[in-house]
Amino acid sequence: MQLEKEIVQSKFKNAWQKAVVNIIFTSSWLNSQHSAMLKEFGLSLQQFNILRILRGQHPNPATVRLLTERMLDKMSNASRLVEKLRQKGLVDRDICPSDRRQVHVRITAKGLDLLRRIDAKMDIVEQNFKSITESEAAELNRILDKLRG
Amino acid sequence: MQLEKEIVQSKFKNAWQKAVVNIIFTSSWLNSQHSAMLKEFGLSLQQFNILRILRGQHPNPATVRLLTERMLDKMSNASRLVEKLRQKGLVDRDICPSDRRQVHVRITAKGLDLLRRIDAKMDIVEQNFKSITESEAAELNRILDKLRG
DNA sequence: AGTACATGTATGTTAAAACATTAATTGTAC
DNA sequence: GTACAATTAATGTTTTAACATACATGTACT
Repeated sequence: MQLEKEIVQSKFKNAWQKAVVNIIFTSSWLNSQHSAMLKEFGLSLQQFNILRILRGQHPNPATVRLLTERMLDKMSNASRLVEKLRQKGLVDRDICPSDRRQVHVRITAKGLDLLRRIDAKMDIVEQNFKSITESEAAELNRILDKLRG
Repeated sequence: MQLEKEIVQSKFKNAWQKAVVNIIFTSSWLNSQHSAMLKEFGLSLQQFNILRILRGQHPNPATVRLLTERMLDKMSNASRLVEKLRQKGLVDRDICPSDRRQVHVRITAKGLDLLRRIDAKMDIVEQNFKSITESEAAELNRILDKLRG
């Protein structure tokens, strides 16, 4: 997949501009691979992210606020996503007794089990990314971190 | 903006996994900066992309098919986006006489003028990305291209 | 206690994306 | 020339995002 051929304009003004388009394009490429895999399990990427955050907290609960903060895409839809997951039996929701504004969300055994099955497939998808070496991946991380300042 | 603090899980399994999340996160960060800037001009990111493609073709027209192929996000909404732009007077639409299935889309003088004004602001936004050097940008491009194979 | 203000979550509305289907036109085989 | 496949756009439907607002609860202060 050659960037210049696929995209927008035939020439970039400079390396920075190309990098911007390259990052966006690559992100879209990664997203579509992950989304396609998750679709087999009936999850959207964002639902999957929430489940992973909850697994990270397990056995402690997370509040909706915590979920919102940790989502990649800033958004106000965590409530609705949690409700979707609850309908599938993948999370539990309880009003926090000590602060009745908060809602405690926990991943269920069924949710944990689903994540385990997804992990296996995820490893396969991530093999695709090993066309770069570990030190290239590390360099990529360093540059991206620096880019964001 | 430190990735580990902001995102998902406190630890990554390896450099590749971190790179995947890093790319998606950075892309979202870039998108939001561009979108915010374009909002001042009443354009979405995708509408802007279409205008840029049309400017690249100008004074020749592009078909809807060409636009769809060149969009970063694969999608079937090019027709609707073109209609939105047409309502704003930024593009013209004509049925191609030699093949009446095709639609020829051209950027108008008003569209070109808008793009020129956006270019100036875009340069300012892109100053933000110069926290990495030109050779780092080039290295980033090399690694991303290699990643996608 | 009472008021003002902040916080956490849910909901309503609008806009956009994803996906499938339809409709019109053209090309091809016979 | 007719039947049928292929191409190109547009449209319908469902899902998801973005943004604003409402509502309940909690906190601070008098």
